[in-house]
Amino acid sequence: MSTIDKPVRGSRSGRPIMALLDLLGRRWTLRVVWELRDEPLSFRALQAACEGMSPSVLNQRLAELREALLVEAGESGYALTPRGRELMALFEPIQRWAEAWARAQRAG
Amino acid sequence: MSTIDKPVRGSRSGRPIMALLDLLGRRWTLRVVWELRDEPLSFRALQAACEGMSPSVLNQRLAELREALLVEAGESGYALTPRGRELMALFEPIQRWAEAWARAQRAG
DNA sequence: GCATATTGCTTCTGAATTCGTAGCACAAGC
DNA sequence: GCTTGTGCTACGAATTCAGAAGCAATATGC
Repeated sequence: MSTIDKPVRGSRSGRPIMALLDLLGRRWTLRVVWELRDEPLSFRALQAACEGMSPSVLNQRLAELREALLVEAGESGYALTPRGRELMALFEPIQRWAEAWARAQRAG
Repeated sequence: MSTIDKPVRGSRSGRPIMALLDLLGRRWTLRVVWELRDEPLSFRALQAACEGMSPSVLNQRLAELREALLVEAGESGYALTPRGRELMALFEPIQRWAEAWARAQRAG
């Protein structure tokens, strides 16, 4: 049976952001996309980059991300699609924000 | 026992973005923050906005988000902190991106 | 040919997380 | 008193994830 047999949660609200938040709001999904931001990675390299994420979940996430047209499988492994790269570019400000956020957290 | 008894996954990598991705990469977390973007919401209003999300998980997420200094509880319910509002502001481009993404998905 | 290694991926079992319902304690209104 | 609404908790069931093992396919060396 397919791992993708139901529509993305919230997709029927008609608000694309809901579908996106739901897709990215699954364990490891954001991390997987993040690790692919610079270069394509093989299945096992991706698994190692995610510090031992189990292959079953990785395979499931890759299937979801390919269906979402954010990741594609090519000769050199898995890579972001142009659309996926667009999305990651939008995360750069968030990365910078996270630095300041971490400092505030340590300050308590 | 506390619902928050272990450090955020990936936090020991020293890269704040990992801790953030891990925090937001839990079911409903991004959605909860999103629903609070405009106005404070009461516990039950928030639960309704998330289409019947179970109160146990909502309570857990609120605890995590409060610990992360992104959400605070006040007179008028739960609201984003200034820091949380900063983060949501960074999501506006992502929302616009999601519109185009949804169109591409429907096109197959 | 044959062994070895590496790859993508599957399968399995037990643990962790999440769900959904019910319900508690409290406050306000009547 | 009784009802209504609130934030929140308890608990069993369902889902998801983790971790280890292993399989088929391909490549490499001898």
